[in-house]
Amino acid sequence: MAGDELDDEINALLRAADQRYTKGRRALVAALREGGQPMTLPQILETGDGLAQSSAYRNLVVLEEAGVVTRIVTNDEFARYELAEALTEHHHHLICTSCGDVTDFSLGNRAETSLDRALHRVADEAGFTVEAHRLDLVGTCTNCS
Amino acid sequence: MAGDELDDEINALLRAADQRYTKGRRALVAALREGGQPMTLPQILETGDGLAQSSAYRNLVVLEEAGVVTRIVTNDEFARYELAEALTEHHHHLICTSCGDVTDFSLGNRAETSLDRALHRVADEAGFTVEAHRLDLVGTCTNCS
DNA sequence: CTCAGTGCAAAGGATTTGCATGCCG
DNA sequence: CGGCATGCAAATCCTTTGCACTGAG
Repeated sequence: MAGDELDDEINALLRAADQRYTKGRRALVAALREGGQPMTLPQILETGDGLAQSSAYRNLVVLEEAGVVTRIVTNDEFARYELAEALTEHHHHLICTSCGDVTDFSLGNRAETSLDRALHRVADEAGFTVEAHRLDLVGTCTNCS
Repeated sequence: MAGDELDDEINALLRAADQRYTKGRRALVAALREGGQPMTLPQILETGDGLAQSSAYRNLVVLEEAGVVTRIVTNDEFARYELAEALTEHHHHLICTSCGDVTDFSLGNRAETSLDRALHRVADEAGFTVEAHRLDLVGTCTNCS
């Protein structure tokens, strides 16, 4: 998605949640966008976005509620944030147990589709209403092995 | 797995980690076993296992390091614990965004196998060493919908 | 006896919140 | 002007840790 389209889309999401697209929020989005992978709060602050820690946390909550960012919790000490799938593409995560790093990957279309079918079948049986599925690979990344 | 076999297996895992299978640890395992689903620490303590909170946490760390239990973190306030897959069966989680409850489910054998193949293909490409995969469905459970 | 396991109380640390101020609309 | 966003500092709360004690082998 191009930068402008992205901003428009985010603007729309925020408006729908009765929130503004402020400078601080733009800075957060920019950081996440440039990071290219799920980032912890310290990592975000390091980008020199100029926000106070508490403001960053507060804005991330707003952005998350508006559906702009997704919060990812692993066993690592910090939670990680990334742009929501609505703004990027459906993908999954490689979680390194050694360094804690999280990177994205996607399954082929075929595999993804058949997985989806299988999941919905199971969910229906359980009477569970599916909002999303989450698939992670846990292991050791290239740098750490 | 029958109770006795389970205990033997756990004993072996703990010995391998230079740990004993104490009364407190047995109580934790019993609670998790009877719970039948991933439990938070308060839920575990409520079973009246008689352990102090700190001892429960400490023992859960030991049990996790020995490969007896798995710690699951969701967006919920508490982490959850369940018996490790080595002692149960490979399975996945239904995570309710409303009440925070986590329950187990398994994919059919066919779907699981083909997923595994697809995942290893991707991991190989990325030079990632896979230890485990984690697949969760996020949504609303029967009670909450 | 020895030493791991325990309970209690206190510390840690990521995240949240209260409050006064500043800025956008 | 009015009200939301911000920064700072203090509070929260799950989880971990220090310490003295107890019990199993």
